[in-house]
Amino acid sequence: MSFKSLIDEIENNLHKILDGLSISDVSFSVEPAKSGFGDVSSNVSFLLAKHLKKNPKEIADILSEKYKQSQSTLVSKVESHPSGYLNFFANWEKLNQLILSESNLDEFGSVDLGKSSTIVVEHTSVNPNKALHIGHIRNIILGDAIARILKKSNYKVNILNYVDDSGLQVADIIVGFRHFGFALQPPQGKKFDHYCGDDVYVKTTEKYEKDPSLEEIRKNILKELEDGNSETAQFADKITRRVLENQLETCWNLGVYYDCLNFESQIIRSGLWGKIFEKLKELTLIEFENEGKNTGCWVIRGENNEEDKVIVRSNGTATYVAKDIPYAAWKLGLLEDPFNYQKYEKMQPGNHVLWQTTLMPSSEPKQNFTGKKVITVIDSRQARLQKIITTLMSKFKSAEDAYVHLSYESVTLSADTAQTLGLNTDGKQAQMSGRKGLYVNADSVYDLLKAKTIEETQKRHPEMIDSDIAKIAHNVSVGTLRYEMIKQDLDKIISFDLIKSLSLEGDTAPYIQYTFARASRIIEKSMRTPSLDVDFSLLTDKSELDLIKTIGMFDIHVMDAAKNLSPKVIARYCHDLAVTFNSFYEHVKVLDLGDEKLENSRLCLVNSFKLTLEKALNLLGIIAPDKM
RNA sequence: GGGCUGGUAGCUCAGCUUGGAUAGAGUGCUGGACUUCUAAUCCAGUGGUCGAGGGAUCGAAGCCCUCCCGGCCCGCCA
Repeated sequence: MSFKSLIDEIENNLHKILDGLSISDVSFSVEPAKSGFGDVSSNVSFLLAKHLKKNPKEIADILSEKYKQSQSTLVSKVESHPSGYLNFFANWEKLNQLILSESNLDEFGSVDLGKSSTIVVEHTSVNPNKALHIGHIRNIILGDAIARILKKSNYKVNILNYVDDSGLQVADIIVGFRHFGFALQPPQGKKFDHYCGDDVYVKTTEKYEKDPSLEEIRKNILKELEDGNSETAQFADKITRRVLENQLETCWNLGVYYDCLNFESQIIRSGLWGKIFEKLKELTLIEFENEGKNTGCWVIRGENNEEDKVIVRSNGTATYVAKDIPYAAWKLGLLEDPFNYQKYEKMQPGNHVLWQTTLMPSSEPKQNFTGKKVITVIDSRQARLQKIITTLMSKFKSAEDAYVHLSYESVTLSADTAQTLGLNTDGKQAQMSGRKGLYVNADSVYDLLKAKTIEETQKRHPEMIDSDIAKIAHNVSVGTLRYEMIKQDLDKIISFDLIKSLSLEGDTAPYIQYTFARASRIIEKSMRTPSLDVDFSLLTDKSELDLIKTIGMFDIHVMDAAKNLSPKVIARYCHDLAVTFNSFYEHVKVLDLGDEKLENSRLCLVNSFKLTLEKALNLLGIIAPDKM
C-alpha cells in the first residue's frame, strides 16, 4: 500500500470529521501534494465552501483543528494554507520504514483490480505478407505493455495475435509468386518477410496500377484461397507461415511474446460465422433489406445519422466487418470452441510456450484462451468498424464493457524521413503505405539503433568484451524503441523521424536505464548486500524523502495505468523515478561517508530505488541494465 | 455533409477523466559543473494571449455552447 496508506489514513479521518459535522456526499480529493505544499493535499474546504457559504480558508482552519484531534500514525502536521487547501505533512520516520520495506517485496506495486479474472489482449495482428514496420511496432509495444500492466493488476491475461492469412494482401504476393515470376528465395542476406513486403508486394501492386486487367488474376487467386483444399491455398499457407515466422522473430527480439495464434483462414473454415449469423438473426440485430440500395443484403442499422452497414452481401458472402464478429465472440467465450490446439513449431525465448489453433486432430489437450473481458488493440482508423463490434458484443453479453477497442493514433513519417524515402511532402508528415513501399521497417530501425548504441558503449567502456557490449546495446535499443512508442498519449500521432529516433538523451529510455546503472554501481562498489535492518530515521534530506515518496507512489500509478489502459502513465513514472534519483545522486553521497549507519541506510534506499525502477521498467518491457 | 480526433514555450509533448495554490518536462539556444558513487548526468538562464469567442462558477488550460485550423474515417474493398 505504501504512500497510499498515508492517503487512505487522511481520507478516512476526513470522512470521520465530516460525519461528525453530519455532512455527507462530498467527494473531495486527497492527492499527493505539489512540491512545496507538504506531502498530501485535500481540496475538501473548497467543496464545503459551497455548502456552508463560508470562505475556504475559514473551513480549512476549522478542519485542521479538528484533524489534530483525530488518530493518526502517519501524519505529523496539518496546515491550512491561505489558498484554502488543507496540507498534510507525513511522519517520515514511519513512512520511510513502511515504504522501503514493502519495496523489497516481489509484489511491490501490484494492485488487485482484476481479482484474478481472465482478460484477453489481442495485438499485433499484421497481414502475413510483409515485414513489420514502425507503425505496427506502436501496436505491438502498446499491446505488450498493457498485457504486462494488467498482469501486475491481478488479471489472468491471454495474449492473442490474429493472423489474417486469407485476405487480399496475401493474394497479392501469391499473384507475384505465381504469375510475375518472383523467386521463392529472397536475395542473399534479406529476410523473407522483407523480401515479400519490399519487393514482391510493392512491385506486384505497381503492376496492377499500370495494367488494371490484371485484377482478374487477383480475383481468381482470392477465390482459390477461400477453398482450403486448393493447391493455391496450400501454397499460400506455406508462404504466409514463413512470413509469420519472420514477423514473430522481430517481436521476440523486442521482448514481446504471445499465448496463442489465431488464423483467419481457420475461423472461416470452422463454421463459426454460420453460428453467429443465426444468432444475429435470432436477436434481430441484423435485418434483411428488401428495398433501396442494399436490396438483398443483411445489414446492421446505423445509429443516429449513420448509414446502415452491410454484413452479408446480396451474393451471400460475409463482408470484412462480419468476419470480425465470430472472432470477437470467440474471444469472449460466447461460442463453443471449434478448435484444437498445438504448439507452435518454435519455442519463444524464455520458454514461453506459444500455442496455435488448428482444425486438424491434435494430441495436445484442449486449451482456453478466452476471457471475461477482451481488449483489442487496433489503430483509430478502424474505430468505426470496431464500434459496430463493440455494440454487438455488449448486446451478446450482459457486461456492458466486456469488449474494448483500445484505439490509438497511427505513426506517420516525418517530412525529412519521407524525403529520405524519396517522397517530397512539402514539409508535411506522410501516412505510411505498405502498398507504395512508403514505410520504415522495424528491423532496420533496430539495426540502426543498435549500431549507434554499440558505438556509444564502446566509447565508454573500451575494455569491455564484444558480447557484453552487444547485450547492453540490445537492451538500450529495444528500450529506446519501446519507450518512444509508449511515452506519448494514445490519441496523439507519432511522427516518426529516423534521425531523431536515434537520440539517447533527455526523456528517453537510455536516460532512465543509465540512472539504474548508476544505482547498481553504487551497490556494487559498496561491496555490501543492502539490508532492511537499518535506521530509517537517518534519511531526512529532502532529496532522500522525495525519492522515498516517489518509490512509494508505484502502486498508485499501476492502478491508474491499468484502469485507464494507459501505459504512458508508467513511462512517466519511470522518468519521474529517474529524475528524482539523479537529484538524490547529486545532492548526497552514499559511499565513503565515514558513517557506516548512514551509509547502510542510504544503500537500503538505493536498493529500493533499483528494485522499484526495475519492476516499473519491466511493465514496459524495458530491461534495466547494471552497466552501460 | 456526417462521425472520431488533435490544437499548451521556437520544436516534440505532460497536465484535462475528478475545476482551485507559482501552467510543467524534454529539446533548442546562452552560461556553468568531471583529481569525486559512471557527464547517456546535473545546475542556472531563455522561452507561454493554454486555437478564438461566449457562458455557468467565488474560481477555467480543464466544464457547457459556437466558431476557426489540422489529421483520420465514412464501399455489397480488405
